[in-house]
Amino acid sequence: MKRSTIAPENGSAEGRIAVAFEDLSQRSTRPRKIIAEKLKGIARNGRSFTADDLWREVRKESAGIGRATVFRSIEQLVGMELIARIDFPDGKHRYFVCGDSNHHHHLACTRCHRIVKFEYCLPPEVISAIGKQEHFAIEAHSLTLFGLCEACKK
Amino acid sequence: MKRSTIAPENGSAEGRIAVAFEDLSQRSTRPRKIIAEKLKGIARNGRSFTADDLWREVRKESAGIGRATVFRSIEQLVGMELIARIDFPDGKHRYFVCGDSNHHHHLACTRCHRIVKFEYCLPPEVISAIGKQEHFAIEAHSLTLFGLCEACKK
DNA sequence: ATGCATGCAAACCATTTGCATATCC
DNA sequence: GGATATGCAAATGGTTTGCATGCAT
Repeated sequence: MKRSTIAPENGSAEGRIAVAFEDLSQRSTRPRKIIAEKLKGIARNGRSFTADDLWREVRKESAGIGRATVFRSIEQLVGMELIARIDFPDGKHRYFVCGDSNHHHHLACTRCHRIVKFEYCLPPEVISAIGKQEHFAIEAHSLTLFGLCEACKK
Repeated sequence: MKRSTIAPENGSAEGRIAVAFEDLSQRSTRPRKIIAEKLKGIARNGRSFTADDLWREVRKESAGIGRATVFRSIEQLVGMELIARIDFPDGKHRYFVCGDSNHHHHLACTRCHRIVKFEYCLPPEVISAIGKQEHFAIEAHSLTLFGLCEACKK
């Protein structure tokens, strides 16, 4: 397990992406570098994206990169919680680059798919109380608010 | 828009399914009756199901019923909030018959897919505060807890 | 040299759609 | 009879897989 020698830019999305890619694998390949680069760009402007969006972006840089590679990278980064998968009420889903690793949830615009984070979470006592009541060992939870962003409210 | 003349069994899932089907359409067809019947059974034992599960169940009763019909019914019932769609962390999703129409959320076992409801919800002030802070008009939210149910904890 | 990562294309799976037909009211 | 719902099969969209090859270490 390698560790970055370059100091991560104190929790910024860009720093975390770089570190994530270094940590997730022993090989720094061209496709991964391009994917990381594109994700940094996406993170910078805060948009959410589909796997296909990212594939198209990456293809602009290097036409030969396969869809599978993009899917495999997304899967790994979601596993590392660097990217969040947001399930929309219409059954579709999109991805979002989370800038930092603090626990948080998301607010999503159902029209333009803009996503923003928020720090609020259920009180831990509440979560454990619900688990206890139903005899579940709770290990994760998801909380997402949906609505219209400022621009989409018109 | 028709209304049931039979009193719904005070909010029970079975009563609601009957009423729902009457309300959602002007025609009481054989496929719909069978689907409603199967959903009542599913509701009774509280299991969650996939569209394909339901299709197979329905087929046992009448082999000629098409997949599309089942999908169309599920879609309508989800729209009426009689059935909830639960998105699991692994990207799969399943459906669950909600017995009553009170606002609620779900607790889902990631192993056996058992789903139970719970009444807790975020305080409305919290929701509106988050919306205000990000200038979103919030119109919906989803909250699901995941874990292992009593049986699956072993 | 070794083996992980990649590209490609085919396979897959769940869902949707178009349309002719069957059916309810 | 007339509109609506259905069944079928084909089309779709998104994602995964198998495998030969490439390339980083």
